[in-house]
Amino acid sequence: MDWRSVTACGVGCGSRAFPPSLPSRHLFDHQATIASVRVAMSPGEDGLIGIPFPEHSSEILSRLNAQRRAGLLCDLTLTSRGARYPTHRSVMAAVSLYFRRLFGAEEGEEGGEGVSSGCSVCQLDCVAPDALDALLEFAYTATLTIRSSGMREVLKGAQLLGIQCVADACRDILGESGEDVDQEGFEEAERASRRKRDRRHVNKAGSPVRPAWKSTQQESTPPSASPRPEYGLPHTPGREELPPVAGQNGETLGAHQRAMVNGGPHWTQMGALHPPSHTGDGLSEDDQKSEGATGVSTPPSTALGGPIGSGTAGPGGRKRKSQTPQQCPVCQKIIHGAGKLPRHMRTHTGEKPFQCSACGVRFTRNDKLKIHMRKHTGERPYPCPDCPARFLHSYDLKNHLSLHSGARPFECPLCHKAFAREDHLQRHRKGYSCLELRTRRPRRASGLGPGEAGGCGPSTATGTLLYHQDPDSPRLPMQGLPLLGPRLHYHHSLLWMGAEAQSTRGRGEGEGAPSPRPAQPPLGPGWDDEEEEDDEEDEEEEECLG
DNA sequence: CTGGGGATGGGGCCC
DNA sequence: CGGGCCCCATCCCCA
Repeated sequence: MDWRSVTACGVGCGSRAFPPSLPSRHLFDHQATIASVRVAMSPGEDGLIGIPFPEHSSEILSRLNAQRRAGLLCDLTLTSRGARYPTHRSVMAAVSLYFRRLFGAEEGEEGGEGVSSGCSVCQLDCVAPDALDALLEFAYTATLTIRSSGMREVLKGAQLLGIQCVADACRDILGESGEDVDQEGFEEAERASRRKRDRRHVNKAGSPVRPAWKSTQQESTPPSASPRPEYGLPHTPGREELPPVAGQNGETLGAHQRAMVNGGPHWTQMGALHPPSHTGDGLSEDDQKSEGATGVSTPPSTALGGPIGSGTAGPGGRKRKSQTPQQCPVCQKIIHGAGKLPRHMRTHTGEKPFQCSACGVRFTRNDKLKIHMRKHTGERPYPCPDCPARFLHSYDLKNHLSLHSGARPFECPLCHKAFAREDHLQRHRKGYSCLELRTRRPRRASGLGPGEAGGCGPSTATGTLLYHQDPDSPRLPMQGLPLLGPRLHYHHSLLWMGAEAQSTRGRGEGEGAPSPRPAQPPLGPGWDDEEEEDDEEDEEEEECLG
């Protein structure tokens, strides 16, 4: 376990539906996690350990809701036309941009003004009581439960309070574009950056016609009792709503603009500051750009997490690709293949439903558990035909076979060191070793122009060097060497040291299997080769792409 | 720094 | 359409 899992859990904790019986499930998961940590930890290890608690945010929200219903710890009362709704200020600030600004909870704001300290009653007569109740339920349950007849009131309330995802969901249901009903014009800019994301939340694995949440919106069951689709995770405040949008859009609002009085927000004022987007589809230009940047062209009607694209592979096409791509509502990544989105979502939620019966280690995927079980059964289904080595994974065998063949098809374009594995080449290029090696080769000053000398210096460590090879010499060793002046001799020596290290490293190593590395790798030019052809390469031209 | 094993996540194919 | 199975790319860890 590493911090990646912790981060993923932190992102995704809010996505889980409220477990009806929190303790048992949670205890089970927790203990299993502890067990897996014990397995993963080596004795004496003092590293950071991340233990995911996928149910945590759901628990928190559930208990907050219980407190709200019991009137416990409520520090804010919302009123609408005589109806009173005790609630928690922090929750409302988390879910509503209006309250965030009202309480000065936006990032970068120095505390709240006025109401943040003393006001405990906020009169919202402009929001219908039923709508306000529904929005409160949403805030505490991440589920919006409303009647179709009340949809418009909820939409209005969501707009007024700056609960964007709810407003978008209502608009989708009503089949309206944002401009049609967004009379208040509140936070249009914010919506532009978030509409696509939030609407995708409410549409699970992809039905643009019938969003996942639609089944609940016509039922009158309490939100807490209505099952929420796992991936719809539409509006978990702790997940997408909580991060304030300050710093993105709407941050130009001054203190006086968010100094709402108890009589209700006057968002028309805000609308004047944030004129609605004029883009035809309701997406801001930035939004459109971002979509274009991701290569996803999603018209609004299909940008709901439903199928991305037509499913046809396009003209050049790979073969049949009927499995419609879907976009992850959390990371916006396009997931190809039917049924793959749930699998992907578990990377965010940290959910690992597949547990090893032998050691308790949990996995996000069944096929990974299956492979893991081979460790317990001793099964190594991928034997090397040339040696007794056997492997758990087919790709391990593939890597291993490259040892037998000596093939090193992955060559560094900078130093031309060849690797048997692509990831080793990548690692090599990411590190500094490549630059060092690159500077180790001496090069005559006569073969380089002034621009080459300057352009390929250490400052271009991450650059790519292109070389023109002699057509008669297909494997000319090519080095991109900056002019190093008096350091040439030093680096020349280093080169030979490196060559010796290359020729001696790895001998006698091996993980049980012989390591028949050839003295001269057939593909990658050995260092000796480079020395022999050193004169030839002086004729090469090189250019640095930076 | 490199080689190697293992883990993780995504995509393709198929049922 | 969901899921199983497999392959692949990439990353991490360790020697």
